[in-house]
Amino acid sequence: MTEVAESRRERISRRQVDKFAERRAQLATAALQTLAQLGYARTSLREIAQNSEFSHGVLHYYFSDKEELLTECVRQYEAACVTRYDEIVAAAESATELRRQFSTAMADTLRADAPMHRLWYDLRNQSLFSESFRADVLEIDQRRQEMIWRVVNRYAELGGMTLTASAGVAYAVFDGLFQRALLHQLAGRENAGSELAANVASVLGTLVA
Amino acid sequence: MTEVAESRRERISRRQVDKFAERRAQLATAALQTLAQLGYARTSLREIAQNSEFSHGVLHYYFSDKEELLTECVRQYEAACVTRYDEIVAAAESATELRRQFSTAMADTLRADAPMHRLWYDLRNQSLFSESFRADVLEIDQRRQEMIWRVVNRYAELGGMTLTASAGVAYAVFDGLFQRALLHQLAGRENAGSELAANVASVLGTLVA
DNA sequence: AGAAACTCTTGACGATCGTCAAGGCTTCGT
DNA sequence: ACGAAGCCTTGACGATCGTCAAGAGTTTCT
Repeated sequence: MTEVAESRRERISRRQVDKFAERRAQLATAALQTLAQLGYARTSLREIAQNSEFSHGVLHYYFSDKEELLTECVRQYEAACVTRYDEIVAAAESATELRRQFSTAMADTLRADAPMHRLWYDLRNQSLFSESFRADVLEIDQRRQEMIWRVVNRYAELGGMTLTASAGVAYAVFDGLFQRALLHQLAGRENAGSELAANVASVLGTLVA
Repeated sequence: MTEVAESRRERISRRQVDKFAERRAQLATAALQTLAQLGYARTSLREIAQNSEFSHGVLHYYFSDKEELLTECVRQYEAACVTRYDEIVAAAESATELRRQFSTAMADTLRADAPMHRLWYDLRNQSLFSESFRADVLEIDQRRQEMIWRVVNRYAELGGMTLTASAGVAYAVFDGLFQRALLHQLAGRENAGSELAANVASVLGTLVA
């Protein structure tokens, strides 16, 4: 076999790998929608397949088992959630503007992406019982923390203030506020979003001096 | 039937009711242990019965279905968790003492009761997907919030300071800190407890002025 | 003591789960 | 054009789930 033939075969192989990865991502997307709707405990492979355009058998063609599919879901979720506030950080020109933008963005996310966020909390909680996702969960949590830290840092910078809390504390605090608001939102309280915005703006002020 | 006979029958009936409730509580305790060990998604009725001294069929004698058993578990959990810091509040004689006691008590709870706490977060998360526990979960969350509020209030009182946050914000903030520490603790980080104590003490200071 | 009520076990049921093998159908390389 | 490889469906398997009925064992009442 010549080098030309080999490189062509590699190209083909790579194309197949890409198609393979593409379909994996497509199925993981369908799985994420099902998970966000039903939760980890009630999501079956057949239900996932029914929310896609394929039959349930195909899942075992692209994933060795259910755990591998769910791991792929977790990793796919990561990519879409850890840069949510970066544009706000880049665009804000004053501390008060950043505070307003950040708090309203969190409230908007609460209203728009509640199902996906309850899934995240569900998967993170699963990692408290099983080691399978734990590494991925910890990495996502770390990147979410860094995302929050960029906001808080920029806020202090714009206002000429110094930080009074660590990155871990800042993340945990906002995460707690969001999670509480999510429970109230899904319980039907219509002011959960606006309350969250007010609380986030208030707490952000206590993290700097 | 005479009044005497009736009152006796009532006494008997009440005794039976008590025995019935007693066994229900006993089975709910066994269920709580299993849930804390396996998590909501992986806990079956047969597994619960195996962690008790009875067979799996008895569960349907004391509970109409699985949901009623789990609801009983949630309510039983409540009674044991919403007065955890009240003695500390009653005993503390200065703000700094209360702060130290409260933060170390949270760290101790983290180390001693991690499995039960991950179960609480699991059940609370289930209520984001299903309405079945939601009312009970909201009530427990409310009572936990009041418990935290008593601590924060007493802290401000002892230090002659004014509060800068609402009860909801205070609860959400400490809950976020605890949840993050729980993840790190179960992931094997040995300093999760001491970090939590330091963070709680630090954040408590930012809630007053 | 015997009847009645309560308590618990056993074993089975239909449903649903994850998994996998067999086989069409499509796409591709030569 | 034809064989090969990749892709997907179908249908079945063993296991496990919640549920329930039948009945044995125990306690209680008269």
